Amino acid sequence: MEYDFRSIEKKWQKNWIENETYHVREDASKPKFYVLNMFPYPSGAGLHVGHPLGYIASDIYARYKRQCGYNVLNPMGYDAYGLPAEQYAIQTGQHPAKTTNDNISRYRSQLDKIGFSFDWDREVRTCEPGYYHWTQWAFQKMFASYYDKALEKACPIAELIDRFNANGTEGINAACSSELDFTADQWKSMSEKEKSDILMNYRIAYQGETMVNWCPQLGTVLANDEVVEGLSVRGGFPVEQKKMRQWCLRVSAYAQRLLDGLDTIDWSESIKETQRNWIGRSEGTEMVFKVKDSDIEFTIFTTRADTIFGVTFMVLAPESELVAQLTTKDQKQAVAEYLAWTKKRTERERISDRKVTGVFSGSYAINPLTGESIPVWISDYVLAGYGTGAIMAVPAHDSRDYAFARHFGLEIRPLIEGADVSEQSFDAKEGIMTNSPRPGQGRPGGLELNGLTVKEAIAATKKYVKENKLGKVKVNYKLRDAIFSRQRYWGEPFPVYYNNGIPCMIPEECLPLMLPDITDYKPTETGEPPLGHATEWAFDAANKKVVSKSLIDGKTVFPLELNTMPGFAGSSAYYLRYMDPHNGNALLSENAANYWQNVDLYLGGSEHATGHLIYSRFWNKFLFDLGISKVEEPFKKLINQGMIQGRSNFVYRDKTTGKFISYGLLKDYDTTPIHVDVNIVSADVLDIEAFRKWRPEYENAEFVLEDGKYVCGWAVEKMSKSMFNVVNPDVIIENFGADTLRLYEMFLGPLEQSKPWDTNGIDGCHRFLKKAWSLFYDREDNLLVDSSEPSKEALKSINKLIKKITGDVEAFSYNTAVSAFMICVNELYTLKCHSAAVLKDLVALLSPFTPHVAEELWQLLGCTGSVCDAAWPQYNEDVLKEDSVTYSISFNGKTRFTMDFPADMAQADIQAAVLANEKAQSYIDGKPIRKVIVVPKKIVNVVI
RNA sequence: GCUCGAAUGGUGGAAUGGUAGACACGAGGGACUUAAAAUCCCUUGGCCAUAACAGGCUGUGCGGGUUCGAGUCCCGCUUCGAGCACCA
Repeated sequence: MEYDFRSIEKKWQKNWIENETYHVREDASKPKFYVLNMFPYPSGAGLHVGHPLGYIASDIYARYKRQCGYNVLNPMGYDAYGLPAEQYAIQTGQHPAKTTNDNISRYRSQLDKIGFSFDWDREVRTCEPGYYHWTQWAFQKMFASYYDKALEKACPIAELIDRFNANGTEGINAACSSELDFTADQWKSMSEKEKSDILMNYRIAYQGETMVNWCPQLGTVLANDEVVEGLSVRGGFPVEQKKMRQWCLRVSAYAQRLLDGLDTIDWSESIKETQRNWIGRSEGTEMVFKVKDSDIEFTIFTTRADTIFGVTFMVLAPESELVAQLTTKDQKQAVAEYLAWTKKRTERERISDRKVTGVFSGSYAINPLTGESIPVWISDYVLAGYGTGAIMAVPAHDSRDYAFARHFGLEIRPLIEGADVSEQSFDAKEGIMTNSPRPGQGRPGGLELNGLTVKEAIAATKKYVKENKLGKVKVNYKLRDAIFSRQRYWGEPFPVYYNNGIPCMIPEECLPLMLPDITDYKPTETGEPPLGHATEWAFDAANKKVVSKSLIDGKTVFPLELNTMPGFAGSSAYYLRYMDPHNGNALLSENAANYWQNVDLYLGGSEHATGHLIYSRFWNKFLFDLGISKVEEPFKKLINQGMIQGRSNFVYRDKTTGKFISYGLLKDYDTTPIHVDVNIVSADVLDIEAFRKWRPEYENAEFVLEDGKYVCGWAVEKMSKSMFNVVNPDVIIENFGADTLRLYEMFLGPLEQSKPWDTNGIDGCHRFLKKAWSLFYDREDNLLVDSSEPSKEALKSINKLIKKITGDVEAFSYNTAVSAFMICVNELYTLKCHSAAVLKDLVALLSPFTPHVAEELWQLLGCTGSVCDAAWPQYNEDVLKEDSVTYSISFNGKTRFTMDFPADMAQADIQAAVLANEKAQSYIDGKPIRKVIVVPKKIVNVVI
């Protein structure tokens, strides 16, 4: 009987649905294991062969764990809110819900063909009210919380209000936007609006007037991770800095915990490093500088307190509030011109064109240690958003300060022995300090840095600054709060209404606040987000329901928020919802949370390192503080599967004749390469007829061939429609079957490595399955399986395989596992082994990789139940033991001859036997022996 | 500029410091077949050598080092990829 993958796969996929094979329930009698993939955004283009890579890898592991006796949770869902659906709606007027649903159906049918062990009963979609109910709920909880820095956790904002009522801000140590100072009486006398504003300063979800990344083309603000080099990640449009009132999440409050948590999880070093970079912790000193002839003082942040004696100027960020205060009359004109100029520059220009620019403010600051007057400059190389927006410049030991000093002719004063600063600054934090001015020359004694190393000098200066109250030790983070509102339609609505400008949460029992239908998805004429078009978009607080905007009276009926939440809102806690997806009363039950805990294995692309993977960790830590999530880190182990790149093919058109020139003849012609659809190219040879039919303009194409063929060029590029290199898994499955696809995707190379897709190699994997099949049936349809005792060789082969596959699956080395299968099946084939005992183990091992054919073969072997519940085979160490081992006898690094010894022979005996050997003696030639090295099971090395 | 990671045949890729190139693709040769497909067998890093069997030399980006022994460890480069980048 032929290996008929089409009917086998169809049969078992149906069987799995009917028997609910992959449904999973909490089961206290079994240990749990939670496998998760980053859920996909269902794009209109459908799946290409790159998408399932991670799903296959995790499915193999999930099935393996199940066979090892674990209760495995392996869910799947859709990240369904997003910009493409909305842009499509703007163009066509189609409701995003419709296109999203269509795309999901297409994804689902494609996924179903691959044979995953997903529990589809637990599917979630971020755009469904039953799901975003809990996204909105979490937002409300964040609104109702503040971060207590002393307790290092989120606490109810009501507790903060109680403390304000009792003692004002005294003793408050909370994460906030700006440090406030008021008494209990002051607090009590404030208006509702004032109180609301004050509390916004502390809430974890807060509304703030902040600099945001505004993208005019997209008509929305973007989070920092959605902007790269001043351009939007989606669309590549310019992004400018703009001050806007926006919802934000106080992610920065969790900076230290996000950093510390990295040491407790099993993620790749590179992702952890990326996150450490993004969090950007730096320990330094804040120092207060007085302004000469003035009462004004200002604070700077530095990590190089030791260089305080090398400060020759100060620099303010142009946006700093100090600029106006410190600009003198004489400099007013120049400063105003400079500010106007910097304001015009976009972030992108600033980054790409690093001209040294700046202007003198006219004021001088006083060095707190030496009393020296230092000019204060203004320059856009200092960022308003980091530290205090003001720096002390030490041109000798900071390259940016150096460039500035050189440009404006300011003094450069080296402080480290042997540092040559004639060409460039000496930035390294090493060396011995020198050049400290002597006490008495305008400065008090107490701080002596000469002779200390840089590290010692930093510590000494910090101590001195602290003791003399010149400033304080401070930790700064680059991590910014996440901007949480988007001016879009297709996202979660905020469960917020406005009572006289005060944002209020709609009552919890009114959740979810459903996204209203609209017909126009563009912003309104007055610049409001698309939700401004909604008519039923007001909240009746008395009757607790959503009503028409026309009823707004400002007393009981209020306008609702028009912004929606960003993409990461719905994707930040979806792994928790999978644990209990149908729960209408809570995000998840205590029971489910306690059983499933967190994700044991998470697979996804590394492109989410500074987005989803930070937000999710933040979100989970917040829910952990609330007691909802039971573990502080959401994803115990993370594997980043590599991208599957496309392998594009090209044809080459002669620039003058318009003929298409075969690849090997290119050097004789002047040609333009043109992408050609890879589906009409086979092994780089073009199907000329198909090419002529491909596009009308090629109907009469003429070719210059080599050996009668047209050979195409190729290149590895991103897999995308525009490159005509997209390979659809449906086509592969139709031709070779899902099991072959699964095997081949794993065989392509190491999981974490990016690699190009090349359909040509798939034959090998398909042949392997046919060969495995032929162990069960011959060509005349006779079932070959017998109950004979397996031969010693066959036993050894299968035991070797069990050991190898177990190790490889644990290590996610699937490509070598597939190779091992091929070797074993070849051996069994050569040995003509049809013993049911051996084949049973083979099928059980194959099951995670090729579940359909494994089920079929399992049945042929007369086994009952699904193979996915077959116990994972254990290998027998005794079978693997060799009787004798062949050693290479080697002198002076060269192998001379071989000898066989019993496997359990002691090393010393082997040495003695080798030395007693005549042949060996002849090599040594009676010379004294320096060393005899026995490498276990391999080599005896004799050194003379 | 800083921080990681990588470099092995025509291709994808294997190798706990121990016979480099497993496995697969591609290529070449052969068997079966009227023929093709399918299947099976052999060869396949390079160079030299032989009637043939043997055999020899060389070889993991480059240059050094440690070691009886290095693709693997150490030092110094080159190239490519990823992340961060006026973060004081």
